Amino acid sequence: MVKNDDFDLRDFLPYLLTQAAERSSLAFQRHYKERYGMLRTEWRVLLHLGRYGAMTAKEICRRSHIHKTKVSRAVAALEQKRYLSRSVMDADRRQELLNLTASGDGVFRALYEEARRFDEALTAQFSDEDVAVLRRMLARMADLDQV
Amino acid sequence: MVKNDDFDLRDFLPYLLTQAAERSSLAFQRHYKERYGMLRTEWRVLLHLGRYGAMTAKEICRRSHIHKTKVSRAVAALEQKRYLSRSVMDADRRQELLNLTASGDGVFRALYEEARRFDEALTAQFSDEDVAVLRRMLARMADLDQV
DNA sequence: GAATATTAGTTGGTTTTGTAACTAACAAGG
DNA sequence: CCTTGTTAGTTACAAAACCAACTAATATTC
Repeated sequence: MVKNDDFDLRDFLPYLLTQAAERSSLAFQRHYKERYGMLRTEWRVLLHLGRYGAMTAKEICRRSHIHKTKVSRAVAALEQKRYLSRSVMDADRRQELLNLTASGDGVFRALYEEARRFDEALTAQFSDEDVAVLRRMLARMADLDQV
Repeated sequence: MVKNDDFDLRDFLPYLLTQAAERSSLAFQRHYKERYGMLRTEWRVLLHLGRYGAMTAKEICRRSHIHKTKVSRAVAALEQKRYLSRSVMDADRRQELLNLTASGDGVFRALYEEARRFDEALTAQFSDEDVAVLRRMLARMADLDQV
């Protein structure tokens, strides 16, 4: 049993991040899992399409850091649920432009609103300044700046 | 495509947390995966035993929020690597006290040191105050206070 | 003190993920 | 054009996670 004064493994960032991420993601899962039959990756793909508009699978990978096989499967699942449609691009027929259907967009809008409320509830216990610091640091660590 | 002024899904906390957690955990993985042939759950179990001393699987579950089946399998794997040993407890023979072996403790100490350095590198880009805020908030969200 | 409920930990079957190999379309150089 | 290389996306197989049912020990209740 190690006892180092200035570093406690309970403060180890990957550990703290994992626990906080798992906890919050599991809590939010109830909004999309049963009601819409979606898995986490599907929700994340829907989120990108809903928020940032039609794009290719490749572009979703680049923005979300989700591996292309997971995106491929999520897209297939969302297509089967009729939440999105694909159209092969003329300029490059390897690429498919992914578009939410009206139904998919409706789901996105509902979840978007719930996400907003969820986030609000999660941050309510902290000061606005601290929340701003948190988001900025997480974004930096997640390397989202490049999007 | 929704355009709400005061809430961007890129700032959605479960999303940011997941990305930051995945990124940092994957980066740290290289320290234990190949060199010691451990999976993430095994490293996390080793971490708890090394840092907080002998305890039961149940106690590891409670502290880490890892499901008991994952802990059970990680314990079996660590035992096979001779990193820990079990001893049935007299008071309640359902429970087993898990103890790191000398070898397991050696691995823990090495990884502990690397974790310290990894954390240092990860936080180097931020101010001490901001890092303190980050850790405090993550701990709160991870609900680690109860440990 | 026998029946019932609860708890620690394990196991089995299914789902999900990860990895690598694959197909089909494009690009560039000769 | 026709090899060689690259890229978008899919698929197959293996590894890992999830969930529910299980075993064995202990607690409770009548």
